Amino acid sequence: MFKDLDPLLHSQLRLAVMSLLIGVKEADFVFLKEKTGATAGNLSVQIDKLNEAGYISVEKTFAGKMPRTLCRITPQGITAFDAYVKALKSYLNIKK
Amino acid sequence: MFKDLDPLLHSQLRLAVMSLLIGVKEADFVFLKEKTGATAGNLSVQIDKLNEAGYISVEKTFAGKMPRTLCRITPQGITAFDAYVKALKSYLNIKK
DNA sequence: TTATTTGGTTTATATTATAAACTAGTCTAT
DNA sequence: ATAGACTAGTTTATAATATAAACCAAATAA
Repeated sequence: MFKDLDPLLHSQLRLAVMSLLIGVKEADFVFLKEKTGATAGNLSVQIDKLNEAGYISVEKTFAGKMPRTLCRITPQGITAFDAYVKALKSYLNIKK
Repeated sequence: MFKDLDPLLHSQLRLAVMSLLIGVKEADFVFLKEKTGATAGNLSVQIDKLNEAGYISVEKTFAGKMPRTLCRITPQGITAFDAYVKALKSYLNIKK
């Protein structure tokens, strides 16, 4: 009847991050912060969780002298996102 | 960019309850418990929250001698559910 | 009578989300 | 050069949440 919703994705901020990353090759911390409107602390924590789950990969680089945290969605993350969307539909009865 | 997700609806069980109620005139506790697979305790708590939010109405009756808790979605609940679905789409880029 | 089942509610716990506080380093102005 | 503000985050504390376990009262079965 109702499919389980992956708790890692069933979170406003993490879902927003995944949603952004799915449409783009990579995105840095600042970009994600601006687009989501999250606080830095919250974003940092949620990025960690997605990373630990293997849904995204995180690369710490420098842009000139300033630190830059680059995030990319992984194939596993894409699969999980797709499954989440599919599961959600069982709750929303979204037509096709 | 991303619309806020009503935290009252962004909960697996409460969303399932609303999803069930939106398609039906009324449903009782036992029905909701069976369809959602939730424990009675969890369901009881979540029904309370939806009720307190005005998203559903709860009527305690008797079926013969046995208690029966009837739930119905309210117009406010329907509005909230629709808004939630709309907001979600901003995260899922569901076509049409 | 004594279980057992039904239909719940209350309470305790573990997890989560979130912001506040903090760190490390850079840039700017004096 | 040094004080102050800013950038790009991380760590920690707190409040809210979800959830199951424990409980309760009444009905039914043995």
